[in-house]
Amino acid sequence: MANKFLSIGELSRQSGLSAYTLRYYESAGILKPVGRTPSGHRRYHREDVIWLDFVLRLKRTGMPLAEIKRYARLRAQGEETTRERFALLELHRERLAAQIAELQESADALDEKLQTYRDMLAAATVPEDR
Amino acid sequence: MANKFLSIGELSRQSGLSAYTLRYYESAGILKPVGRTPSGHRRYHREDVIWLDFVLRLKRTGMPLAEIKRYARLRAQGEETTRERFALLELHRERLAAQIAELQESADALDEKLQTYRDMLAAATVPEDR
DNA sequence: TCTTGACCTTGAGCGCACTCTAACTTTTAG
DNA sequence: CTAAAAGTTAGAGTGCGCTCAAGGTCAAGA
Repeated sequence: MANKFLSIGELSRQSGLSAYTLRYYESAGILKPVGRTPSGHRRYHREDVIWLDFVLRLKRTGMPLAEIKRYARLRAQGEETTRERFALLELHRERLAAQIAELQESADALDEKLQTYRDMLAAATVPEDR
Repeated sequence: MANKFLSIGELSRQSGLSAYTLRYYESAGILKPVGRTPSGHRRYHREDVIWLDFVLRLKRTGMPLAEIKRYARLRAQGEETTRERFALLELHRERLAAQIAELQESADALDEKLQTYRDMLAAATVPEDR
């Protein structure tokens, strides 16, 4: 138990991504070339899983794969890119704030519209008085 | 001034959508067949603009065109679909709330990560003590 | 040993939401 | 009157992010 490695099928189940997608991410440079068994089967290590979780977090916030890939490339280059990665994430954080604000505004507008629907329905379901 | 109609170019400028996209929305059933001049040029009326604004609001909140189209179809069918449209919007409102909550959670996680970057950079830029 | 299922690679295909091309007509400014 | 800008259509092309098909290899249980 608490296996050291995960096969692609296991990681697929754990992450919710298809095995296709995991291979695609690797080929796209988002996951670095992962360890292999002697026969060529992928073995994902704890660090790979942690990195994937972070990637999925960025994805959930709408960062395009191309930009995630850029971050991954910087990360692979090591410490001297720390400042650049920081700047990239900071920019994304700002976009995220803007996105949240816009969604909130739309949610408010939607609430108003829903209220007019409620009023309409209330009027329609009581066509006679009492 | 305060023209009664808009040409496709004018609406394009006003809405930020390309004329291509406006025609595409019409062909996709999102904008109902719009008025034409005798020679076939489109003329958008005030109601068309108002509806487009609402469509764009739904779009900004991540509603796929197929679902917007469903709403448009119901709307075209008239009053007896009011309840269904209301339900559709209410469901979307809930998804929107979930989306906002998830983004907020990711924003918080990102803030933590940014803080560790700040700590790292602070440590790295003062390698000697003073 | 056989079979079943998980895995491998390469490359094609797909769904969404546009975006553009080509060939043509209409409108507008000078 | 004419040139250029803006409009029309049908249909092809694009970019993103997967998703799958084909044709194999490998591992584990009956």
